[in-house]
Amino acid sequence: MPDEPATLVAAKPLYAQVRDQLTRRLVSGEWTPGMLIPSEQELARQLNVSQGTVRKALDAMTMDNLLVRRQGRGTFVAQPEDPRQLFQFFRLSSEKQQEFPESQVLKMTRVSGTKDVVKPLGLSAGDPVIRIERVRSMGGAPIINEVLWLPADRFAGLVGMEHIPNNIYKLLSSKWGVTIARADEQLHATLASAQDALRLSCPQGHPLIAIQRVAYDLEGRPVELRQSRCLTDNVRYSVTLR
Amino acid sequence: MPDEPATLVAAKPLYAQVRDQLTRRLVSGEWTPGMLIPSEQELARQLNVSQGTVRKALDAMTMDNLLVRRQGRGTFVAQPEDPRQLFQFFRLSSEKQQEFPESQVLKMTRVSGTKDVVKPLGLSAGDPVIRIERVRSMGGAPIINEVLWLPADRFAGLVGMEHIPNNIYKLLSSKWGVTIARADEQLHATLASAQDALRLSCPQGHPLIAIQRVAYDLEGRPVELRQSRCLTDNVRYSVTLR
DNA sequence: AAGTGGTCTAGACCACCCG
DNA sequence: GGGTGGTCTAGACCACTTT
Repeated sequence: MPDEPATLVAAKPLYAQVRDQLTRRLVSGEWTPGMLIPSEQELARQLNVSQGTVRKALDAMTMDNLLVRRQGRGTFVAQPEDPRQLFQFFRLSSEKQQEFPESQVLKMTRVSGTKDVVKPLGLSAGDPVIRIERVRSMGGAPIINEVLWLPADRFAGLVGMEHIPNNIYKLLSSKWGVTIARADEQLHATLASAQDALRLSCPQGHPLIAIQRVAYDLEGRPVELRQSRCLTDNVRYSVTLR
Repeated sequence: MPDEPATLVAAKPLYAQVRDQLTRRLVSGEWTPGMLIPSEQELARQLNVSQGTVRKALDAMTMDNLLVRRQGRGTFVAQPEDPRQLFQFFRLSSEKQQEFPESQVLKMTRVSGTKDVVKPLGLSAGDPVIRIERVRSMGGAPIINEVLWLPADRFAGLVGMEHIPNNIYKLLSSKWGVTIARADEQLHATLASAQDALRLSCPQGHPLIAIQRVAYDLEGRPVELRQSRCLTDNVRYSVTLR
């Protein structure tokens, strides 16, 4: 790896090049969730850099929740179903416990993307998108009424799947090798519509939190647009600011 | 610094000891916001460790937003009024711009802490707390109706101050040397009460986001309990999940 | 015992900022 | 030119896990 800087200008630091190189192994599917990756020494040999440089790259990827390091065992690719990962993007929890919700898909269609949808996904007007409507429940009670959009071209075969699991991101990872690395959320308060009331078993006009999310993959490309409407009577949206 | 492990057991890594040592300089007020701190070499000499170990400690503190490093210049203590810091704990923004709100204090009293208040603050029932009610505005329009509690013993002289600035955390830093390092927030949807309606110039029953925050200092001790009720008609609560 | 990541050190060179 | 942080290397030892 240590040859001349690729462009003469820009020239990222070596450890950043190593990080990007290794991230590419994740994107390409060469490294899959749960897998033990080569040791620092081995990677240093492969890439012809020092162990310290590999370490710095691996540490950065560990901080991004892409890898998990275990002293004495080795470095592993993070798994979406790992409890540490599971609630990275699901922020609703009750006082007592952290529980991942069950989902019931109501509709799944392939549609032509409208401007509202296409823009945050970085697509062009009219590009095909997959639209999914679902209700999510915790402890048997419905709490989220949501619709989400995915670029259809990236997820061939999704429309028409008989069973959509509760954790969509795990599905995207296992079936298309797409890892969600980051999500931007914007919240505001709103009132339950007639549809909300029906699906969430609450009165029309009941206060809800509306969440708009855009989720990004490892390369920073938008992967999903999601609009959720959440009953927060028995549950809180929790975040830690640092 | 590198003598025997302090307790024979536990024995934190050296860089963590250095980090804690340097953090103590912040807590004690030896280092104040904006100040240039000694160079890595100098700190390494002072603490009798290698420069690499100091660097690791400084990097960790930089990641925690306690320090700011500038190549060629040196390492500085972070300032609460720095734009990078300002919006760390203020998550409401409009589409166009990030703007820090103006505040108008309505009431400030010293009271005996009730159980609800005392528990999150780690105090005992009846301990004295400072209770502040205020309304915060963006672009001239009121958007937040909030009440906050601080342990009275830590902030002697606060009650009775004629002017409370918009940024309370900056005040805590400059006057009492207390740095807010982390805040946990829990959100839910609610409806505007008669008081909310009055203070926020909105109809009673209007949807609001209610936020409960507990803020912690550098040593992880709770410093503030805050309950905000926010009009989100023209503004969004924004977070990035990683 | 062997292999892994975690810590610590020492030294080199680079990029940046300032007087 | 001298000082600072940023990068990169090489080697040592420790702590942990598995064989």
